[in-house]
Amino acid sequence: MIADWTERFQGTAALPRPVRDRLLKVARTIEMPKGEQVFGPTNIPDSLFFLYDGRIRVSQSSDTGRDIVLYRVDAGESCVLTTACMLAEEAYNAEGIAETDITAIVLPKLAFDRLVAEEEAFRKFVFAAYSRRLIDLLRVVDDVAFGHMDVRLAERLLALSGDFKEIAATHQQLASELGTAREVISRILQDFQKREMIAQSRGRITLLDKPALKELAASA
Amino acid sequence: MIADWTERFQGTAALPRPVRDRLLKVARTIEMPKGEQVFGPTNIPDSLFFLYDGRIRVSQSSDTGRDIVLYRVDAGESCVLTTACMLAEEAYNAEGIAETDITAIVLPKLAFDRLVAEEEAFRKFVFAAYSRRLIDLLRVVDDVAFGHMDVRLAERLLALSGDFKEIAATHQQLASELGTAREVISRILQDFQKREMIAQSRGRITLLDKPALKELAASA
DNA sequence: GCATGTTAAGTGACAATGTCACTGAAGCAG
DNA sequence: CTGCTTCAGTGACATTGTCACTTAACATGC
Repeated sequence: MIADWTERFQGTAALPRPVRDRLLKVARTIEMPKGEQVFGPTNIPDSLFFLYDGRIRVSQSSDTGRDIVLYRVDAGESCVLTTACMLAEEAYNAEGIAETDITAIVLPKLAFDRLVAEEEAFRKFVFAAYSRRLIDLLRVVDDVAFGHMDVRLAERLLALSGDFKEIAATHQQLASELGTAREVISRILQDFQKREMIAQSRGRITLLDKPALKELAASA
Repeated sequence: MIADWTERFQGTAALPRPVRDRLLKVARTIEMPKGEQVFGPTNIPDSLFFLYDGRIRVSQSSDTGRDIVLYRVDAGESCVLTTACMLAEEAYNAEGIAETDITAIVLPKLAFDRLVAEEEAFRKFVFAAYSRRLIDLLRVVDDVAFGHMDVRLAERLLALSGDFKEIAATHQQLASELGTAREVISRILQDFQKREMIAQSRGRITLLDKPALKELAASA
């Protein structure tokens, strides 16, 4: 059923069949329900994660109760932050939450070391994963340090809506995406509503004018 | 003269002698004067950098003219951002500036690949470098998203002063460290001055009361 | 139905930070 | 000494963050 899982790992660098076969021999899979903490400051895994199915939200929390989403790990991607923390042995306060039910491949550290040593394709995959996250974080820094909240919110609304017009999210959840306070989101959404770009009801937002939102988001 | 350069690369994972010897065979060194751009959006190197001597400041710029320092590369460290960008082929707008005259080891990509494949110690070194930068960036995100400017400034003043009491820096330079505007720095420094924690003159700041600054910085 | 509790959202006041358009001050070069 | 140039100070205002609330929407049990 999961015999072809490595075929999913092609996002940044595809893994050829022989490498996949080797992976299958040493890996085992785990499943976690939606909402579960995959890793966190008090829950540092000693193995490496490769996400087969589902999505993980990686976020950072402040001690004043605010959150910010750093990036999301999608099916076919690796979660290098755990790797990083294993290696660096430094404190960090990011956590990964299963945003859906997830299935992950767990690779013990020793097996990981061997694969990295012996399989060029695997090595490339891992380096690409690291690189991608570094660049994701650069983007977050840029947004937080220099971006305007209305623009960032418009971007996020569009991203969350996908091809649909409706989003099921509370103001608090949106605030936690962007690392700001609920009141700030409320204010901006009211402004969007006044300008007839969205409609709101409890826990739900309808994007009435995506082009206008896109124009706003483009003025980053 | 530089035959022992690899001995410097021990910050996160030491390189044993045989690995160092191999490195020396394939690497060449370059020097750059203080102020030079080591890499940037329009200046993506096709080799890997290991800093032998000096210091590089890696910062990100906004299109509105503000800057923020992401981290510094010290002697003995690798600059993985260039690696990341080579691999990810994504746009980014970070740049590295030589903060002092620098001497760097340049490793062609092919030689890098071979070393990573064949030398476990080198691999560990590279992974540790990646991990360290990821964690550095987590810290930056945390600071920018949740930190207070007076606390961040106090931290930076202490870090920049080292064991001395004097700092040679303009308000603009400090603003560019922290990703804020000069006026904000001026305001906060005036406050510090009023509280007799510092004294100021054109382009120079004297830390009069380091304990008080440390206490402020600790309330992060 | 209705009462009640819980969570989501709105509000106003204020503090902190960012932006703008300036003014004044310090050092430098002639 | 006289102008440049860079650095720092200032006040007004916009945006964002924080606090202490109020009001509204839904859920549950009766």
